[in-house]
Amino acid sequence: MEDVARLAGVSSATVSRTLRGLPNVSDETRNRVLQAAASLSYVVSPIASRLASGRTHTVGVIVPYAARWFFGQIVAGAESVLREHDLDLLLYNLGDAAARQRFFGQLPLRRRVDAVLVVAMQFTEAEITDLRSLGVPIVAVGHDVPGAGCVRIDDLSAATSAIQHLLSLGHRRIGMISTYADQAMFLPVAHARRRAYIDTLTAAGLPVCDELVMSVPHGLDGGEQAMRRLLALPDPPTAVFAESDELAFGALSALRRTGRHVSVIGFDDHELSALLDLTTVRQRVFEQGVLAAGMLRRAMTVSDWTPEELLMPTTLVQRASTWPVAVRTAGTG
Amino acid sequence: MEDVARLAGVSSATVSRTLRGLPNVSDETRNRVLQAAASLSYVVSPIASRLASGRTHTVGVIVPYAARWFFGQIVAGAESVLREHDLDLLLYNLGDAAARQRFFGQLPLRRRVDAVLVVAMQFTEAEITDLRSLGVPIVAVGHDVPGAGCVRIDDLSAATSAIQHLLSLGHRRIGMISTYADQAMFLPVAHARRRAYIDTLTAAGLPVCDELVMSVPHGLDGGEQAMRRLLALPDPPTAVFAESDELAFGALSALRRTGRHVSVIGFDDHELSALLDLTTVRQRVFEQGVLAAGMLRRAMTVSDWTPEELLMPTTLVQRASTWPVAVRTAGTG
DNA sequence: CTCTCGGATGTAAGCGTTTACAAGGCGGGT
DNA sequence: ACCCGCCTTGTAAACGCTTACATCCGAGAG
Repeated sequence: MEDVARLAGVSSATVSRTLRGLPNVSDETRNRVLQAAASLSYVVSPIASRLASGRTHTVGVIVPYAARWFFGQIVAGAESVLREHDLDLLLYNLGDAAARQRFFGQLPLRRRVDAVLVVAMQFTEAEITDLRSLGVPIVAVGHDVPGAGCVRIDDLSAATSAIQHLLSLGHRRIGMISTYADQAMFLPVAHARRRAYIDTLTAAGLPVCDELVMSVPHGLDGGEQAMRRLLALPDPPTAVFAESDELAFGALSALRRTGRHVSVIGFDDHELSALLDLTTVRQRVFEQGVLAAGMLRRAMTVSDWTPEELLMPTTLVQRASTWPVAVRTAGTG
Repeated sequence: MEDVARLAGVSSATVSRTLRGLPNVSDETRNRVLQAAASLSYVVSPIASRLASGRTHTVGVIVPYAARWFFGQIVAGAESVLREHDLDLLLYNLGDAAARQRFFGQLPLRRRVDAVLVVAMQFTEAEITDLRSLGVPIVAVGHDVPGAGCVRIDDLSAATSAIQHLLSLGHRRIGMISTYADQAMFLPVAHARRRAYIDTLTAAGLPVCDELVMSVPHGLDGGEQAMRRLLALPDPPTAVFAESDELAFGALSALRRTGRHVSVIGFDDHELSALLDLTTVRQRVFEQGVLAAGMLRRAMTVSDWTPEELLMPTTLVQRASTWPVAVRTAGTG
């Protein structure tokens, strides 16, 4: 930077001001500096700049399962807008209890980020306190975190619409495939969707049978397993609501391999759902990442930012994996 | 840090040495410092540390399409080992030409990373020169970059084994679904796999018909489109080799919707391939990310590191999407 | 013509570490 | 006893920026 200043015949302070686009530099000086910088192919050292300014220019992103489709989409969405504004994205994958414990034990985000994005993770009170102690704005995607901004869908009503779709097709014995409620890893969305299942059935005057609710690990295998167990029941369901499309895929696979017919509705509208003709509840995942990053940016720039809440719409996408109860049950029952 | 030093009754230099685990600190002093640090819940500022040491503790990761399964796996694999060693991962998604141009225009990695990981991207000479000018070690995943380390499979022989599988089933009219060879975005693997297709057919004494090679954009839609066009040929192929499983999924979808029967073999063993009963060539993608990160670490620590090359094995996974030529062609032909 | 005020620029003190170098203490070899 | 060398610790100078503050200059107001 000294070199640039010398070449342009100004002080390093002016170079700094110019390069950051501050307004109080005369046009003539600005041009001289920019030329000098270009001819030396100089770029500011982000590290030094961060140390001096106290801004890290970095946002921490905390996800439970980085490799899953949903989280990949969110991260990609957030990355696209953060990158555009020259903000770094620091990814923390807290998949297992060990990683989580380490994370909250040493809180590696301290002095490292200007904001935090948490994606669909349920935290304990203590963990939230820890996060708050970072002293930076927090935005959550997928669920609410007290005191944080939030971009999400209305899980309750979206899941309700899924169940109602099945009800409207005449189904009365409806199963659910849900993720295993591991205390440490418990995803808030799982809770909301199960809640919707129970409440909607109850509201429709139907009994909620425990044996129809399968709790399995997330993923294709989990879905397959769950559906097999449902099929093995003395009185199997005629329709099943899966907490996510990936679980539904597994369920479809079980159906195909066993030759049985059960309506299946998923949740998310995974990129492969159209391929498998899965009826599902669509949410725009990538876009939620984009919006969350935008909110983070606002939180970092506006001095008196207060948590915002953004509710994204969902739509029921009807495909061939659900049908009126009479059609096939007659054939298979 | 001053505070810790004062509390422990030592100088800040000693605190620094202790906290970084340098050997030349007496046990007694070490304990005193650690206690002081803990009681003040002090953590070093990574930024200041980076400025002073000149090490960024960061690796840049460059991918063409962050949201795709393959790249997600690589990144997740790399992240897991980098995180373990407290290295930050800076992701650059160079999906479109604009992003790419901007990237090489300003080279935002300058003074920012200690190493670079590039994933399955074809660079021009000029771009490679630019990357080299960063002065840090480079490791490539998925293909070779001159002067860089490399973790990959043998694309040529893996793809050859796919074609040979089809040949061994008696297929003689074999199509290929390949990604569109956009100059700016050209993936090196696409080239190798097409090469294998051509060479293997030729070696088997079969003609290579241009109309049997479909070039489409990557993804489900591309695969579907390609298969539809192949089916529309006067003399359609009895088997098709898809450059990736995602393309194969699209192809399967086209077959299902049209009710036609063509053997399909994919490449990668995507997590959903088992579900769709897709025969494919399996490579361990996540693991390649892990190994590449390991290599990067070595490159950053060892002073006289020279590029290593790691070749990963692949296996043909036979499922229900390929069958002997006689079986179904008789029925549909 | 002087006073004031605002905009452009320079000066220099940080920002919080690391690290080269110096200094001090202590044991062992002679 | 003395010197040498090793090990531990302290001192202070970077690292490469940002920014509060001071300075200077010119224009418009009175």
